[in-house]
Amino acid sequence: MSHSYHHNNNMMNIGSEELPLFSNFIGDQNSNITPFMYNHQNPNNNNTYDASNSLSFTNCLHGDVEYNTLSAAFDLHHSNNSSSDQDHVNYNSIINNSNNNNKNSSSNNNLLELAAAGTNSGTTAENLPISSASFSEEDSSNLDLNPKLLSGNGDHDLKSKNPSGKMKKKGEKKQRETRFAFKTKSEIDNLEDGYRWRKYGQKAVKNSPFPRSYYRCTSHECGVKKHIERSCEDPSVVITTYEGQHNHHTPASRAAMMPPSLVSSQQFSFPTFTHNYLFPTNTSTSTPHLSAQFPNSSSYNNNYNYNNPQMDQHTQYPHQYTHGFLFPST
DNA sequence: CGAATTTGACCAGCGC
DNA sequence: GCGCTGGTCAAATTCG
Repeated sequence: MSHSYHHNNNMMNIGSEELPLFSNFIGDQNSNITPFMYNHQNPNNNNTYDASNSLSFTNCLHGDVEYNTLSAAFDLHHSNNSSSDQDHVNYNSIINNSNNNNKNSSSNNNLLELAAAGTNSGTTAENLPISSASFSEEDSSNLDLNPKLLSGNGDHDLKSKNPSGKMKKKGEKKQRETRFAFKTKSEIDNLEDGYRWRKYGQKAVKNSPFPRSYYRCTSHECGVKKHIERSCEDPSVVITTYEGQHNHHTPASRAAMMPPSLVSSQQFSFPTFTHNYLFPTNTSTSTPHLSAQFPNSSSYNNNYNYNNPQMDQHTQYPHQYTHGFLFPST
């Protein structure tokens, strides 16, 4: 088993865990700044999605807030009508494809192939896009999208103790929740995502000079955890891994601002976090500064209809991005 | 002074 | 069984 920190076109190792890597960023990959601009539509057919630009985030504006949501690019069978639900990932297909791919790369509807297809310009560990995302599920056959299980009951993922104070008895294999990891170039380790977190541990990680910090959502009966570490390959890159699903809105009530298409679909819930990039004057040598702030209303041109996926792929929201990370709720 | 963080100890799981 | 590693606990410490 490899414990190294490496990634290739298809996989990203986070500690000892190898997660399928989904990355396809349209932008200058030689730049330190990777614009979060995604072509999520087949330019040859407005009604289908272009597999060659498979994954990534669908930008949408709702009110003052731009949401980037992992989008339908995962779903090659994406079809044709304008139902907003179809802008979103079929989570089951993600999981199944992800797992299948580890065993059989010949699938023509394969998530990792999609990811690879999206990086066919020769993405390597060196030029991997700065921001990327991955899912992990230990056993897709046991995948249960019951929101109660995904969101946790508050402590079911904590070590339960018997009357003697010892940990849970042996043989009860702990079920790990769905994980979602992404990388962000940031000077700040703990990126603002709208939720409140309490740090409960920090560990040195093998083959990395940087420790991993463990956080738990402070909301009552919310079992969501995340851990944060810096990439040993590029210390300016932060790797954040979420585990579980929030069973509540963000303290800032940002969920209330979700586009109705997301809310009504009930396919996913958040978290969402917002980055403010301050572009350096010389992008070839500077490291972009990433501050953790919520967007302000003046930062966006509120001219994008989130129900209309037809967005100019070259449109660049000025210096500010929001990532929405989507978890299944049904 | 309560909340949040730090940090050493402990435990589970896994490979050998 | 042993050693290694990731993950968590909880007392001590720091912070606001």
